[in-house]
Amino acid sequence: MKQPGGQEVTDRALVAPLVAVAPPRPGTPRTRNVTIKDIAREAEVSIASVSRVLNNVGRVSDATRARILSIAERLRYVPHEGARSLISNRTATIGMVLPDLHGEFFSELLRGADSAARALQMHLLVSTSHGDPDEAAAAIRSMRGRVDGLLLMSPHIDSNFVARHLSGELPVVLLNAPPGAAPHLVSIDDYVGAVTMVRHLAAAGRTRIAHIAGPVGNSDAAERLRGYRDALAHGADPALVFQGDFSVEAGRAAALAFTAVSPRPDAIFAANDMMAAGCMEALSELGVVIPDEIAIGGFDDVPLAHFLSPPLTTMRIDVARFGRTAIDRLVAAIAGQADMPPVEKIVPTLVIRQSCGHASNHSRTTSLQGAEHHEHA
Amino acid sequence: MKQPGGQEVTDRALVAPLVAVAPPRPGTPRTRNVTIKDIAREAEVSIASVSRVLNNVGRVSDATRARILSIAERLRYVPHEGARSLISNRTATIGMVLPDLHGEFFSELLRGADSAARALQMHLLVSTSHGDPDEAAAAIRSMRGRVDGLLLMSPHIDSNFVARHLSGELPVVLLNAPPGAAPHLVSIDDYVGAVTMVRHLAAAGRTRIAHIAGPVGNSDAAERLRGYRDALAHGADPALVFQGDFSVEAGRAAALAFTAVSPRPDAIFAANDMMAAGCMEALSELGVVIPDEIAIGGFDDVPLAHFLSPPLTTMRIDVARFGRTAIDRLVAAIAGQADMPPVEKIVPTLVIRQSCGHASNHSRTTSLQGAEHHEHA
DNA sequence: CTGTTAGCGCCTTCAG
DNA sequence: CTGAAGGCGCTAACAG
Repeated sequence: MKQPGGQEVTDRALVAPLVAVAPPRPGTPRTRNVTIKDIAREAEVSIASVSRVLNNVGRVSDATRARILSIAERLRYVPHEGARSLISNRTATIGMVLPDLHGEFFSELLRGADSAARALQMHLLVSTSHGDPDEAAAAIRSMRGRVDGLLLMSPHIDSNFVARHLSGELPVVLLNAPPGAAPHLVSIDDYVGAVTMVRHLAAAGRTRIAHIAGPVGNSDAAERLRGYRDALAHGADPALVFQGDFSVEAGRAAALAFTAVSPRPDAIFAANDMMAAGCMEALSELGVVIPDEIAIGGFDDVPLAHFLSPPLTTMRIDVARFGRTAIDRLVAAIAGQADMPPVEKIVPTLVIRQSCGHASNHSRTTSLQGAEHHEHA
Repeated sequence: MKQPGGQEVTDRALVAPLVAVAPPRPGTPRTRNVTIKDIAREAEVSIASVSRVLNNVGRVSDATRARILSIAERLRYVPHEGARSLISNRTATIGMVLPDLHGEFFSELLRGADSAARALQMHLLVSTSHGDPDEAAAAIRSMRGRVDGLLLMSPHIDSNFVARHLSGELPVVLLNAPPGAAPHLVSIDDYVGAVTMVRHLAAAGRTRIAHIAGPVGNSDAAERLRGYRDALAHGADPALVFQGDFSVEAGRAAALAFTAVSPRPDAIFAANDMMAAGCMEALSELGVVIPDEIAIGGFDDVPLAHFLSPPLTTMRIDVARFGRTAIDRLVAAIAGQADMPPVEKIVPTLVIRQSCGHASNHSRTTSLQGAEHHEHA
């Protein structure tokens, strides 16, 4: 399936990257849609009256109003949003640029965003950057003029990036970006989540708590690491921090590394569940009993966590709420609302399962905020 | 965060549901954007020349072309897509209406669609119908005029729905819809997948193969059930089909039901992995040994499948390819290409793990098409 | 090679 | 209460 103009697109993108102009696409134009003109003719009124009725502005007699509405319905009239946005300068669309779409996290994020957008009668234009700043910039550029605001999540976003590519023209909400990167931020409270988990492990009597860190440069990973360090009463032992990358394999590698240090850690806090899963799998193969010898804590509460053996204690993130909150805030920003704190945080919740070997099933000191969540296997 | 005009939206939606008119949203209009007029004035040429340069059509002297490009860049010109679509009758946008966004499946589908769309310089407008035909209709309506074509997946789509809400104006590709519902269909080959799995179980020596079916009315579930029935040499025993709903709980319930029938089944083919997971969990609690006493087969190959104990043998769907194929086909349809078979099928692949207890690790009779996939635990 | 002109569909004064 | 007319930003003839 060859695309018309495909080659040309690429060329122009290389030649004039700052001017985001889509190529002319030959293609067959669709059958003409019904316009207010058609309705006006049918109803024997002027297009002005039709416009007034359809927008519920100005005074129109009930008789003509009813006639116009019924004709619009019969003709299945749909306003041309392009023409409308030409005059109103708004598109009723929100752009979402994500680093990727792989995995449960993004689908939940989209789900929350979609529900909020739908409630506001807004549309969602979705795109991915694959973690590449240039791609993110390209996506942002290609969305300018077709969205009223932008929801942006990208690992490489800082105030410099914002200044270069988002020169204040468009309201933007940044997701999980470093503080100060933009006037509107919504973030997962990774720091509090990590502290909560470490305190939970400590409360279970663990004293040598190790950490499998996420990838360098990832701000979530950095915050979780910071929380881990701060929560440790006696400071962190460098030998107990393994540099991972959020992958199952990294978790396996960490298991090997930690079982080699002496004295062994008696607990491992993995920066995400996938690493926790890999770690547990490898530990089991090594004959290490969980949680008796080593307790495991994860982060994210992916569906998998419940099914590991033993089921994984982890921090749950209400990702859908994350998405909803971001959209609500963005729409408020678009509306010009100014009285908002610069950053909104979504606090994770501790989900206690069996991988941490708590004797009691409740400990009131582990959670900083939010309720704990207990689950029956 | 109160939304301006929010209440009004609801009212109008109730009053005139068939006329999809977005409400006037007061809000602060953004700072006026730079137009080709601005560029024309600055470059001391006519707007026509600017348009020609920006669209790479017609002849323009290299000197003025360079001048115009540089000015456009300096002014950070972005074309107004609304105005453009007003005249060209195209939006460079594809609408995607999905039943939901929950779970790995949809995120992969979006990922594939996004990658194909991005390659074609098209945007993706995403919306959900929550499985409700009315919501799907509303989403379709609200997208008319802002998309060039529609990707539509909804459990309740048949030719009747298509006739009512998609009266041929807009190119549409239906995902996993019943045959004949529309001129363009892309589907998972659930039937072949189910047959493959059942034959695999039979090849492992199982003779009483049960099935946990998906929800009634779901076409994937129906096709998997049909494949199950057709693949059984001696016909299906009604006592060995449990009516599930794709949930973990349904799988648990099925386990209870099947352990009660006599003689017990020696294999269970679940219509999806989540039911297989629930089933295995419940069976383990009942002391049933998998796969020795009962073999389990799933469908979908969710990430979880690998981590169940024992790891689940299942049918893998290349969901991203599904999404890509759908986009490619839709774009071809938009371009007016006609020489296509009405339906394209994505064939699932058998992923052999430990839940089916194959003695040999390879059996060449189980797969109808496509390669088998073996995995080391 | 370049400029002028007429709309695309819609909203919004301004007159009746 | 209603209609006529101008223009939003852009493209596509058609003249020069």
